[in-house]
Amino acid sequence: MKFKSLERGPSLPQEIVASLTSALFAGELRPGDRLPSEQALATEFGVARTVVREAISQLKYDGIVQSRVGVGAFIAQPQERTAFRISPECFKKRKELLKLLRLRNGVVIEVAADAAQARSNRDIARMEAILKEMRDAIGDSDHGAERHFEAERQLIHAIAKVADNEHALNFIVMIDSQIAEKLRSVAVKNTKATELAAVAIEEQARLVEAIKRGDPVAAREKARKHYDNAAQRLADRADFADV
Amino acid sequence: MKFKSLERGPSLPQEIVASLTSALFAGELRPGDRLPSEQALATEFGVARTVVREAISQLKYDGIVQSRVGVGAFIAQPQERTAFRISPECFKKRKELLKLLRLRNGVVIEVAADAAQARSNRDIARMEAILKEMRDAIGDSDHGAERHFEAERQLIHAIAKVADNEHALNFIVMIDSQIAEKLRSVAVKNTKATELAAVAIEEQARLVEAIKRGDPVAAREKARKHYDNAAQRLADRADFADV
DNA sequence: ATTAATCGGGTTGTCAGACAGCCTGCGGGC
DNA sequence: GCCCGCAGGCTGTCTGACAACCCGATTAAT
Repeated sequence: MKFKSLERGPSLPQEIVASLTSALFAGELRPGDRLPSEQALATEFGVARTVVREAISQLKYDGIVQSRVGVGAFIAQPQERTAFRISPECFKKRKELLKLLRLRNGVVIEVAADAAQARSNRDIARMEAILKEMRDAIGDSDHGAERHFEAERQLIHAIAKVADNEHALNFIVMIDSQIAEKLRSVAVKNTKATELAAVAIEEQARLVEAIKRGDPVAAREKARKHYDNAAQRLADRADFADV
Repeated sequence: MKFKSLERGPSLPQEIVASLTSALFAGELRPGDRLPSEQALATEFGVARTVVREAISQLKYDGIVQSRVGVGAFIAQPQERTAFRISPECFKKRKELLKLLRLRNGVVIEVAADAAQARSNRDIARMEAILKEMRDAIGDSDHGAERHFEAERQLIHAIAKVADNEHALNFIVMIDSQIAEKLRSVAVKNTKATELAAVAIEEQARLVEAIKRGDPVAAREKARKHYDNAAQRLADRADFADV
């Protein structure tokens, strides 16, 4: 077997992980296959065995490989993975990003419904404060768009907190922060168009209102309306092109 | 700082990861804090530095800690995590499991809507075959419940495949296989009640029908109806108690 | 006295070698 | 033909070492 040689980048183990996972993705390594021994990999990559071990330990951590003492390391079945992780390249492609957005939206929508049943007065106050921040941001010609963008993220997080589902919150925070990393510039340009920002705020205000009323069905509907629209608005932008 | 001592369990590095993450969860380690040096951790845990390094490399892999050469390793901010992972303990608690189920359902519901727009004749055939397997399973008094359970999982996976969102598929497969691990026995008992199984099959048949019609709104509605009901049926079981 | 250069200790990242415990596969004895 | 034992290879762990790096303190220069 042959792996992409590595070029002293950020971290040796990380390079090896990348090399192995890409070999896996390319189908060169298939579930059930045995990896070369650590020694063999070490010499092939030109590194010490400790480095290879560190790389393999990460793959084990994700359930991508399983190792047996005295035998070797094996590629696990796909359904045995124990972590959900998105490779940084996914965020570079427009199509992938929109898919991730849909994934996130699905969770956010359900969480909004839960929030409508678990809300307290303090929760509502918090969300209304975020809405106010959005409205204030419109007037701020300098950093208004950035403030709006941040406020939108905070609203999502606030809703997830209200829903009292820490797994959903963790998931949303993780996926959202990574999306935000790549999307900030485009999204900021988007909200710079004041009429779009006003529409978005109005949508979110209705969502908060539904949560306030304790109406999960309406919360779900309003959440879907806003977050799907937001994704659509992003998708429609010509400058949000494939990279 | 004091960490839980470890007792030669499954894997030394894994124990250390568990010890560190539990310290993090308990609030003893907070974002921005510096970890003890690898040497210090090694002596404290009574292991070699390589073992500690392997543990820390896993935490780095998840974005939970970041290390700087010549300085040390630091707990990262929560929003810097790059992996979504559920600790095995979560699946032991009834409440946690239901939350995870809601998380999964949110994704499945959105994915069903996408599937309704992307379906092909072959996809429909596949899903109808799975439905047939469910109906056949009712007659099988020996392994019928197990067959039904597996078929339900396959239907979810099939829908995710149709929707052409590999991230959602990965997510669902991961969370579902872990839920299934803990839930199989209860779910199997559930579907043993034939009238419940018949209801569930009917619900899923309507979902498939909506996908076949290419009606995303209906698909969403039917999906929510079935999967929320399924979660409710599980929650209602008295023997699905806290462990 | 203030600033600049230097030095030393501590830390991570990597390397090399070693050994225990385990497993597989082969060959020899029955 | 079947079973036992052994050798070799593998993973898991340990030990010691060194380079590169960072920080703080001490020292030197202005």
